[in-house]
Amino acid sequence: MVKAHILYVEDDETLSMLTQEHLEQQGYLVTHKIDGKSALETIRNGAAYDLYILDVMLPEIDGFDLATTIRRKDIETPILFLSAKSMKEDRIQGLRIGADDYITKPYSMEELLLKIEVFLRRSKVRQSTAAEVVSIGDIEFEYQNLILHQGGEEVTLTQREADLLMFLWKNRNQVVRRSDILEALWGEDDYFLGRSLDVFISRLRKYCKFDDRLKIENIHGVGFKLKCPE
Amino acid sequence: MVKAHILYVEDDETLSMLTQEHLEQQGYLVTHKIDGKSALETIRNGAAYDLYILDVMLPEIDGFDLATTIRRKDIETPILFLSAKSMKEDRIQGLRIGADDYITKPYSMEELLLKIEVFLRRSKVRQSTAAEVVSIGDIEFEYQNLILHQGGEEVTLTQREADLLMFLWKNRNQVVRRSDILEALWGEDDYFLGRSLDVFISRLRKYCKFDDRLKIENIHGVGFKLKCPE
DNA sequence: TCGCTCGGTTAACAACGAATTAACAATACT
DNA sequence: AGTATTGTTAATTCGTTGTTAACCGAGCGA
Repeated sequence: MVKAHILYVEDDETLSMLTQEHLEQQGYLVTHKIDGKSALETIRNGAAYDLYILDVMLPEIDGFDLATTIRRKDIETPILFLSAKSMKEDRIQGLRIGADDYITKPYSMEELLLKIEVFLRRSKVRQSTAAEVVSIGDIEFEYQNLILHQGGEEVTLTQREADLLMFLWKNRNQVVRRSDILEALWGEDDYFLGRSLDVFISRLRKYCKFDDRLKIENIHGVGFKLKCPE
Repeated sequence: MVKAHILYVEDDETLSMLTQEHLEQQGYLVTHKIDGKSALETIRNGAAYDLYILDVMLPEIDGFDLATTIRRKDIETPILFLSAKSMKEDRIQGLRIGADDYITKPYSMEELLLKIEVFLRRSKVRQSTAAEVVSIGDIEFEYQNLILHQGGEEVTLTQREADLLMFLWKNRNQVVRRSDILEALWGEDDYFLGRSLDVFISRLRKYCKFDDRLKIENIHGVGFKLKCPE
């Protein structure tokens, strides 16, 4: 079970690779982006994270701009800033909203892990409540538990299947481009991952057969559309 | 996914040919013009670009004049200037609006490609938002979702059909030249693509039958005009 | 360590569909 | 009338997609 999905934005390649490895060892799912633009892109395309770790010093769009932009859409998810020692505290303070916090570089892994722990525990308390259940036609979909209720029957999905279904559902009755799906769920877009996506679509279609109002349509050369009532 | 369309204005033939090739290899759709006059012409004729790359030193109308003229109609699209090393920064600074930037010659391809990436990604982020719906007579056109609502009926367009319809709509009640359509949507203009265009026009006409105030007129030897109310 | 299971990817091949090309009729210009 | 352009439908082509099965590495228990 994945503990949490972290979006980690850091332009220093060596440092980021190291950190990412470390976090993954701890059981976190880490999506690493080297700049603000690619980070924003994954977010825009519907990827959902439990925590953002943003380096403050980034080329083009810096950590603050990034945070500001994120906050326009998502006021919930905590942000952890990584700032240089010399950074004036007040800029960070000015941006901090609720749970946000920062660590000054250089930091130790322990320090980082500790902050993360604290963060996630805190926001977990805030959310927790009932596992969200969405209705897709006559099918009930528990994303967190990877369960699909089809009348009396219960099907267990894999994480990927659930992610893809959720992504389609969030954009239901709209055209979703292949490349956006791949970017959001796989993090990259190449021929083979594209074929993989087709395989998953094929599987989801089988689940959808339970309610024939549900259809995953293909838009040739463009992407897919989950057609469902409501 | 439609590739990004770049208008590249550069009078040095060797350099421009090289650059164009390179950019096309990267999957961009490049329209190259050797002077300001012809560049302005394609723009006036309704071609829509995602990025302008303008050499500063051009005969007749230079890059700055060109940019100024472009900005009168189009304040959105980013402009990338190519300037000689010796160029005073302040002139460029004075012209830069928002996202614009410049590269000094000589530049490496990597440098150029990087800038382009950054630009395009940025403007992509800026747009996104809700699917825009345009009304063409009694027909509602959701470009992003490739949908045409004709009263209760719903038709799904192909990407090309949608692109063409959008192009005509953006220049509605105006004559659009065949060559400009081809340049803008196909990136090149030859006999066969021209026939292909005719086939698409024919299809769009069928869709337009739903509201008989809509007409796609042919201007013999020149192009088409989408006539619609408003 | 071996072999099993599981999820995801890759392979293979059939089926499909959008865009192009072809063909021919209709129309406009000279 | 004669030629070029356009309208329209049909045939062709070739990349995209659907689907099933094989493959492969990670994790796990014997």
